[in-house]
Formats: sequence, C-alpha cells, structure tokens
Amino acid sequence: MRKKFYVVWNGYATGVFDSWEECQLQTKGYPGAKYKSFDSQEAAVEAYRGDPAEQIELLASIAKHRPAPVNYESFPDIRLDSLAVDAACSKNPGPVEYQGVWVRTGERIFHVGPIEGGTNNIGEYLALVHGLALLKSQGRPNTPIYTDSRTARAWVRNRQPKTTLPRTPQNERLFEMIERATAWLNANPLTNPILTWDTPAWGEIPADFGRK
RNA sequence: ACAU
DNA sequence: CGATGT
Ligand SMILES: [Mn+2]
Ligand SMILES: [Mn+2]
Repeated sequence: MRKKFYVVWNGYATGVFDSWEECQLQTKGYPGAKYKSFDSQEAAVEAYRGDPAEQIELLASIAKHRPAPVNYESFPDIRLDSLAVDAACSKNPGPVEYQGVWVRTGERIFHVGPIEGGTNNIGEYLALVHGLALLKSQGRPNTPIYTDSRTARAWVRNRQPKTTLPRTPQNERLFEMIERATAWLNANPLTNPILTWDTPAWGEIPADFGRK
C-alpha cells in the first residue's frame, strides 16, 4: 500500500503528518479532533489549511515541487530553533548538491549545486560546514544544526574530510570547495551544537531532497 | 554492525 | 542492485 499522509486540522498539534501513529497521537482524546488520511503528500497539503505563516511555506514548497514541510511541534526531542542540512547525489560518485532548511518552518535557507564528481559524504560534509559558517555569520553561535550523516559528523569533529574519492580535473572545483570548508573549520571554533537527526524515530530530515 |  | 563512509 502506498504511504499515506494525514492532515490534522484540529488536534494537540495541527499540520501534515506522515504516519497514522503520529496522527493518532495528535487527535486521540482531543475534543472535536478533525483529521483525514490522503494517498499523497500533495493531496494532504492541498487539503490542509493551517496558520498563514505555515501556509506560506507549504505553498512555496508546492510551487517549487519540493516536499511539504512537516510540523515537528509534537516531537519533544526535536529542537525547533535549529537548522537541518542534507545532501543528495544523482549517482554515487556523481553530481552532488546540498541544502539547509529551518526545522521550525521548513524554509530553505541555502542550496548549492549540483557540482560534478562528488560523493554523498562530501555533500553531507559541505552541507554541514556551510550551515555552521552561515549560522556564525548570522550571529547565531548557539543555534543547533542537525545532520543525519555519521560520516559528516566525524569529518567535522576531526576537521579532516577522509574521502576515498580521487581528485581529477573534472572534480577540481569540488575539491576546492572541500579545501575552503576545511580551512573555515580550522579558523573557527565549533560553537553550534551538531546534533544527530534520528531518522528511524522522526522520519527523513527536513532538509532531505525526497528522491529516495 | 551502523549511518548515508 | 550499486556506491560512500565510521
Ligand atoms: Mn543525509
Ligand atoms: Mn536525504
């Protein structure tokens, strides 16, 4: 059966949810709960009418053919005042891109690429460092940043991108970006907490590209 | 094994 | 099914 999406109009939290369990959590015992399942995320988003700020992000995502943001208010372990980053590769190795979104709103804050000749892990690394640099430049040294990549966390922690990818003329530009990222790490103390996005518990990281 |  | 990584 195709994965269903659930709209909760009235509940402990409202919005589009991606599991029946989550829908139940928001509606069971709530007086006058109003909710319904849909066969696609697109249909759910179309049916949902939330508060105006939320609606703007939903409509923006639809217009740009991106997955609709998920409302994480009901996940007590998720820091809403945070940035999430993720990378995607059309082949691995292959063209790589990465992006960052605010967890609270789903708003996309940056998107880079595709850049030729990368790997999934190089993308995750560049995404994480880009996010750290951006938060610092915005004067937000305490805002947490989420990644789902163990590899990227290790590479940043060690300030060492331990890729196995050979450097070639074709991916020269990408390797220059890697070097810039590592130089930034070596020049800047890590102040923002780097947090693990718990995909099994929470679903795909909000910065995910939705292609799997 | 775990994470992408 | 293939690849990148700890
Ligand atoms: Mn990822
Ligand atoms: Mn992803």
